[in-house]
Amino acid sequence: MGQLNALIQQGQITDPDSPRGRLLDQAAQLFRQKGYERTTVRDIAGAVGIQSGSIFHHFSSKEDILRSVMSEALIYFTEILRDAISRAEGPQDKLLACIRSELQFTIGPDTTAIMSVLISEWRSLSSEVQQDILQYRDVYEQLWLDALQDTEKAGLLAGDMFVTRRLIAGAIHWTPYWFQLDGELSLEDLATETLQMICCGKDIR
Amino acid sequence: MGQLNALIQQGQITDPDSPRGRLLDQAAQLFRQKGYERTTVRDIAGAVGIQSGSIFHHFSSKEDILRSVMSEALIYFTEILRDAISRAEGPQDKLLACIRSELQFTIGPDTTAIMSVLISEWRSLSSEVQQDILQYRDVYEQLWLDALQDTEKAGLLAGDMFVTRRLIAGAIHWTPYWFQLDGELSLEDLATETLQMICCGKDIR
Amino acid sequence: MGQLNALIQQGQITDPDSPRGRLLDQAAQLFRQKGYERTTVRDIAGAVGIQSGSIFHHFSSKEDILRSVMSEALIYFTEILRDAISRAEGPQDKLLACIRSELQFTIGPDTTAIMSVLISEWRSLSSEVQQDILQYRDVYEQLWLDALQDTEKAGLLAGDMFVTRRLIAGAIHWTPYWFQLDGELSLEDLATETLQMICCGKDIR
Amino acid sequence: MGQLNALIQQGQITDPDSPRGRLLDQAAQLFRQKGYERTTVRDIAGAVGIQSGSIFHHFSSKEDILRSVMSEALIYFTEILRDAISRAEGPQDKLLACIRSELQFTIGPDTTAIMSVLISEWRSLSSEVQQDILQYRDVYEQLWLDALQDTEKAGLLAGDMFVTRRLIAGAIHWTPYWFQLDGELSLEDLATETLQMICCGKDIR
DNA sequence: TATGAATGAGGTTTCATTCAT
DNA sequence: AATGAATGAAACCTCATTCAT
Repeated sequence: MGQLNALIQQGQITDPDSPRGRLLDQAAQLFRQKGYERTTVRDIAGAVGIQSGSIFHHFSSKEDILRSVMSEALIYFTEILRDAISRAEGPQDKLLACIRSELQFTIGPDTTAIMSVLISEWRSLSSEVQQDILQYRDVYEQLWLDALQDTEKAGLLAGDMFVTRRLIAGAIHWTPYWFQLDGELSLEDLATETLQMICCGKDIR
Repeated sequence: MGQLNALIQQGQITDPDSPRGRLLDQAAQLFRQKGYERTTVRDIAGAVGIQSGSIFHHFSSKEDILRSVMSEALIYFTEILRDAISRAEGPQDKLLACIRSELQFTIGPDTTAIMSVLISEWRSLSSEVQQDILQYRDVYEQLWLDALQDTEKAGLLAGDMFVTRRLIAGAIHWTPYWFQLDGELSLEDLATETLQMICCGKDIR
Repeated sequence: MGQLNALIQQGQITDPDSPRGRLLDQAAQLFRQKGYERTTVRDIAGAVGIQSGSIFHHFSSKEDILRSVMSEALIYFTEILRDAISRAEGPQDKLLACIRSELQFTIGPDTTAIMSVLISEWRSLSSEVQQDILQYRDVYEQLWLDALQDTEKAGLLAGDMFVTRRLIAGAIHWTPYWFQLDGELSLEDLATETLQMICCGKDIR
Repeated sequence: MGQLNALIQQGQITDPDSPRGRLLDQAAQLFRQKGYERTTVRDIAGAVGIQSGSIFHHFSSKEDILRSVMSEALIYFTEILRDAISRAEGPQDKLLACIRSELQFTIGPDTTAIMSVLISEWRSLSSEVQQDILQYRDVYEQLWLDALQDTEKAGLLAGDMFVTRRLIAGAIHWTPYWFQLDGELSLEDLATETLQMICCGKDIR
């Protein structure tokens, strides 16, 4: 993707072909599959074919790996989301773009569902690191909030937008526990169904 | 509650005043606060004032504690939910009872939010134990599904009820991450808002 | 057997029908099957249908059980051996009686092969208890030595009788590792073969 | 010895000067002195001057240490025995070489610890590991059986050679419990005495 | 950068033994 | 005599991290 390369060149995201990038990649996969606590640094090292001691040339601690996975994921997701919103037209379509994008981050194949690591392993971070990551999360959430408020202003949505965002977030974050990418329901169907649930079927498109 | 005593006398739930019951209680609290992996058996033993070795007179392993917390919680929640549904009248009120009850299990003060352990620590169970627990979960979920299908038959709800249940479940399970019991929004407000979101404001009450 | 009853009445051996006797019996079986270290007091208690704590009303420690199994076995074996020797006629037959008896103690069904516990678990005893048991062993060994020396005097055997006894002892003590009671070779065959090996086929019978 | 170096270079035996080799050495000593069950991994680690956790870089479990001690001993003993047999001439001398070698393994100064571990701690192995070790034992035993059968064909020995081997094995394995290397009887005397016992004094040399 | 042996604290679990009932 | 909950020391093992090479 174009965004990815731009972010890499800005130094905001690690090049996935570098040793550090490969470590982040494999770590994210393992964290998603087995959970952070049950993933050992040996597992991660083994997955990229190095010795466990060598990891500490790239990261200062195991938590640093998780922190990097999360912050880079958020930076990347934010960029993708911003782009998707900008390419949609009208408030409801922009909101659908938000839903669709977050579903892709969560259960889609492209980003290897790293969003679920962000959700599940939050508690594994020390509170200092949580504060650190929250900065990135705020930027991401603001994009959502803008989209929701624009839709509300257009009269297509009612209620407290903070609460609404959180109800949607919960609904989406829960999908890994039941949604099958190769099942009858497509990701796009699910996005539409989610939008309709919150917009109560109102549609000016 | 009356239901609790009945379940204790039937031997389906451990008496909270017995040594085993106190262990389950404290374990549930700790699992919720720190997570299963980061809770040591020493922590649990210390919380009830015994030595770590003594735990193994009551449970065969640490996982056995988690299994017991989960299965007893599900048995108890199922009974509470069944009672709440039976006391409500009309499909929409029964559905509201479901939402309200699950919110109470999840963020309410009475059950010390044990539902969140059920949600968060699922991956910490071996697959054999997961199968074991799923039996109890199925009973619980059937109550929800009945309530949803009755509401659908009454024309107050549309879409795939399986998907709807999961979207609601996600929304509710996510509440511990943002909802404050002592905030402006009350639990009852939240229950109503959730019901309205899925019922799109239709109301025959 | 008559000897057993006499020994019980003399208080030298525990009545096998008493609780203590049943414990010794089961302990001996378990020590033989699993070894002393891998047998827990719970195992022993469970085998006689009591709780592990109750064992300590009959024995002061786990080692005390092993000590009792060994000393009572030696007392009993000594009596059986003495009787078998006295009933045989001629030095070679008396020696054969020794071999046959020790084989029975070691791999025979009647005494549940407790001799092998005496051999295998010797190291599990503290040196004080070893000294204690050695008194009984000396009596037993003297019977063997007398039989060997009588055979030597009769010109049917040559060499150092101490060494000879030890070679035979080793050969017999090793039998549990290979001899099958229900195999082609009978215990009596094995006794004869052992006798012939040491007596070099000389036979005045 | 030349054989040892060759085996080390072939990777069949661990270099005794490597960390792993030192661990095996000390473990064998401790297993003989205290028994496998009563030897802790801390004991072994302490004996080579490392921390107990460090052991698990070299062995996957305590049982793995015992397994390695046994299999490497068998490989080494087999090579020594094969060499001793090849250097003897005539069936009786080859048999004597077998007896002498096994006595050296058992009570000789160099390897005494290891052989007795092989004998005493067999029961401490899980059955899977026993199967594993039996492969090596079979090779070793075949050398003995060949020597015995050649002696039998030469008319110097009679009886069932399987039984004979086992009677000898028992006699030899028992020697640590009584034989004193610095006593009146030399190892060579004992070997000769053992050979005469089984060959009944027949001698064509 | 990479290695891999070593660390050392801490994890779960076992088990002989005690003791109030 | 028997119970069974509790003890507490010690067992095996794990694992993030360090560091000389």
